[in-house]
Amino acid sequence: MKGEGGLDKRKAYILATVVYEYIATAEPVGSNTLTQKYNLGVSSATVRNELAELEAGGYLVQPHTSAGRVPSDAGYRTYVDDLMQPEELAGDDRRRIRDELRDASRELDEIIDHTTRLVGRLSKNLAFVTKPQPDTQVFRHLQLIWLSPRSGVAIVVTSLGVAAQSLFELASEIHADDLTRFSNALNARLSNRPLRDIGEDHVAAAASELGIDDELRGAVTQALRAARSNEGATIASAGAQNLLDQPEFQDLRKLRSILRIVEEQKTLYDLVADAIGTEKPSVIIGQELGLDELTDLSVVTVPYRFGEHAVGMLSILGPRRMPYGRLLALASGTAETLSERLSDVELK
Amino acid sequence: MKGEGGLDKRKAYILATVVYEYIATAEPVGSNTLTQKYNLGVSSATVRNELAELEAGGYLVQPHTSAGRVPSDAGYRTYVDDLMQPEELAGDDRRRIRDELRDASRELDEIIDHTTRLVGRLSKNLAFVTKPQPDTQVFRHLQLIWLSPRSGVAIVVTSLGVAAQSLFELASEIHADDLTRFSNALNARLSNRPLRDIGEDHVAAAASELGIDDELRGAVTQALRAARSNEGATIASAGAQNLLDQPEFQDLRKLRSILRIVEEQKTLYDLVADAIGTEKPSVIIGQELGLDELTDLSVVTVPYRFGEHAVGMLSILGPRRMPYGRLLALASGTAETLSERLSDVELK
DNA sequence: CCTAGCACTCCATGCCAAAGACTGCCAATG
DNA sequence: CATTGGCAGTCTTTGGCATGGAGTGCTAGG
Repeated sequence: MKGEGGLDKRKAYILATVVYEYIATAEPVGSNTLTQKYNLGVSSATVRNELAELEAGGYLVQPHTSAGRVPSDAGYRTYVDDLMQPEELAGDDRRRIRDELRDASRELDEIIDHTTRLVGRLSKNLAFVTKPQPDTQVFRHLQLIWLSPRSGVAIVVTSLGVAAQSLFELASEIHADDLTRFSNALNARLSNRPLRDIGEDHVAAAASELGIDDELRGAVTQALRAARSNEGATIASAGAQNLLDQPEFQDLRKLRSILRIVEEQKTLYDLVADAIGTEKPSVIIGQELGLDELTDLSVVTVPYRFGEHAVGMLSILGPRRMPYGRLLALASGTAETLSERLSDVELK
Repeated sequence: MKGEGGLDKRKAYILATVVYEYIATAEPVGSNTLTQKYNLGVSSATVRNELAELEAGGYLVQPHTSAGRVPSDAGYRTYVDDLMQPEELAGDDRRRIRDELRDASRELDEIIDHTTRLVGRLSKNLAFVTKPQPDTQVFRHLQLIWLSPRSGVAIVVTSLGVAAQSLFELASEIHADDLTRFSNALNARLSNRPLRDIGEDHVAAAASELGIDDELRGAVTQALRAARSNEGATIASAGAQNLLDQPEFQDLRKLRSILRIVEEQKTLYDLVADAIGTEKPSVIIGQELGLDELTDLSVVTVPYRFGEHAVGMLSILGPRRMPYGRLLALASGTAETLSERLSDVELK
């Protein structure tokens, strides 16, 4: 008898077939379906025995006595990790993605947005993309703009465009001249450093050198902090309506909580937050997501890069019964194209 | 016999009651319900006669023979225009809105976003808010930033913050000095003008005066055009999941197309685009929206102001059976608070 | 003009029987 | 000893049907 871990060849094939068939039909699959549609070389009775053992091993579950089998989380996991054959993105899909992204504007937000919509459409599921982590970006320019004797705006530009704008109002009067000198000093000092390496000490050093008062120094520190912060870490999402087509969402309560999660963004972000910075695609299945509302769902998530760093994740959320191979290929292909596109628009 | 237009007092009261009751219960309302729950002073038989006449007049419809009456578009229209008594926003709702908005950040997008979520939550419907029309804003500052010998960024700041950033790459070499001179000249010339009044001729005049080459002049024109353009006219939306609670959306196909419309944004924007700039709240009911997918829905939309101008609309989309009075009060109250908040964060 | 009463229509509900889809088990088989 | 055909048993799904209830329109009488 083989242990839990090592499925013999036939069991593995049967498990793969059950998962495959269930993904395709959304119906519990029984021994007859299997023997008829797939060439197993054994009778349905034999398959029944195997199915019973797969169920005992935790790979399959039965919704009720007289129904076929459905994969469990463990079943999907084994399928994704060991049984599934990797797919490639079709050549013309790849071309289409490239074409669509080329037409998108040169602005970061719009590129991300466009990509997300595209993936939502092609995947027929919910796509979401985290915006590039600000603190991995490279500082390019700080601009202090004089607006009135007591107020101004600080604008921080990174290699991906304007990262933060921050209005400041001071008690003391501002000299336009100070703004220019301070800006110039900071630009000379900080240019091309990663935002995450820029500390208050740099600002303080420049300020004391030039005799800049504390208030203005504080305003600049504040602006840099805002630019660096992953706080407002937002995502773009698209394709929520696709989920409605899935038979598993006839239940409106489930649907409602999913929509809420999508709208909130934060929960969605947290799902993949751990993975940001990693280089490998990953799949999170059902309960592994750690949320009651999402037990019927899975997420495929792949990193995209800006320059050398993996800076964000492109993800697809769909029913646990999603076509993992196809979606992994789609996500990876798109992430690659997105990465290329981002280096196109880099401010160099 | 009174004509179509002029309902006698009793008919008007009965119509109002039917609409009111239907809004509250979502069930077709019959003559018995009316006589029992509301003090009409006549018997149900009389009410039946009146109901039949209201139906003949087009104000009510009957889903089927043995059901009660439901308002038609015309019925709702009459209710909203003539019969409904205007409501006021409760004092503590008003205070709560003010408090919540005060805590929101000082950045335009976040304020709009926050407001939208708040209205979504309080209205228990879908809220959407158009961003302020760029061309009504006032030019404050143009900043040309030198990045490399052949590239730079143009940033346009208006009274509501950064309106556009636009990367430019030129064939000829850029002198940092030219950028500064050109920026200064344009700022002196354009400051405090509404964006919509700024034409290419201003840029051309400044350029020729300073001997700025055509390429750079083009880049700046481009940046100003981007800032002024209402193209990317986007909206914020929140509360889509609330619609699921409404009994009229058990039908998933309807729901799907509504979600798609919400995600696309453009259709939603177009619904209220005509109204932008007007000063009055308005209500659009069912078929008046002009979209098959939205026949069961209505929109309440009210303007908000920035300074002197109405610059955007705050809207609530919900079932045609929505509590118009309450939502109008909520929308108006919030729009007012939003307007105040915007002048707080104006760059003066 | 109003009202009580009544016949009628249509929908919603619950129930039951029949059909269908699987399974698990058993005894027979190569 | 793994495999198989057969079969009884279990559970869900479906359709039909009768019942009850809600509401109407109409009529005749106040």
